[in-house]
Amino acid sequence: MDLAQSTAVLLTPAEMAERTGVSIDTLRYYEREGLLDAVARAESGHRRYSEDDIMWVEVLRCLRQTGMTIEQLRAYCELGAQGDSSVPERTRLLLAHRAIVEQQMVGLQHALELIDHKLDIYRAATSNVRKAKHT
Amino acid sequence: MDLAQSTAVLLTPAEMAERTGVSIDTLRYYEREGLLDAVARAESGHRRYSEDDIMWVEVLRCLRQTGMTIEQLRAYCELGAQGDSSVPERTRLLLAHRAIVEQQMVGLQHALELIDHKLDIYRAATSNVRKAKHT
DNA sequence: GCTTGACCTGGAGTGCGCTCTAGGTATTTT
DNA sequence: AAAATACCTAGAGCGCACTCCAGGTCAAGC
Repeated sequence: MDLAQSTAVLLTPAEMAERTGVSIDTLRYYEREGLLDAVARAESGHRRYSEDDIMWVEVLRCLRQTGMTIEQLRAYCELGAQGDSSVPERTRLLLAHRAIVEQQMVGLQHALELIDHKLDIYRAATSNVRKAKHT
Repeated sequence: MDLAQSTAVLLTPAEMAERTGVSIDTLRYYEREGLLDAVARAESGHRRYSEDDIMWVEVLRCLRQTGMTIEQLRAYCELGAQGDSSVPERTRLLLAHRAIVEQQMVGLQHALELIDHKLDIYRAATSNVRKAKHT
């Protein structure tokens, strides 16, 4: 089992970017900003991303895409670095963000309704044109 | 009835901002960028927004909030200015954007799932702590 | 041994969507 | 009549999240 661990997959920056959909530059940027623990290096000094890194970057990507700022993400990471004692606080943060995401869903619902309403109007306009053509 | 029209509500910039949730500066910016037809003016030269302006700004706001860029919005407005002949094209645009919004909803769903998954992990961690305390 | 290609660093640059500033005018309040 | 308030214009500035650049290292292939 430990043997299996020692052969764990490690991704090069290019592979990591491909895998997570986050660009190499952005990965480095996240690391610099403290959103990502110092990534392991090959002897060459090149980064080697672990399975854990992959999973964490997926979390980052998800939170970013739902509007969490780099600043907030950093705060969240710092809490993580403090260990389990910060779990309640991290829970609060995540719950707060969860509420925001739900609001976003409501917003999208409204947007869809408005778009569909507009589309209906266009359909009506088109059928008027059709009618006009036949008169 | 025409009488009723002549007494139609016209909003000052401040009222318009309040009503639509779009700042005065942004309203002017949209007008400059051609997203909003030249707004009516009082004798003083101050803007007076009509009911139609309100409705249109609500559309703009909705499309912006769902990620349509100013550039795309401008294209959409230009089509609108060309009259009914552009309805098919506007329909295409809106349908394309509708698909994007639906993708966003899927993305938000995934985000919610991931957040909930994390929250579950935190709950587990908390109960472990609780357990540990009692040993 | 030389080129190629992937990667390294620190720091500068970019694009977007606003947002603010300066200097001015018109109406209302004191 | 002075001051306050709301607005005007043109144009500059800003914050965010990247993204790119210059100059360099390293390992592998020809």
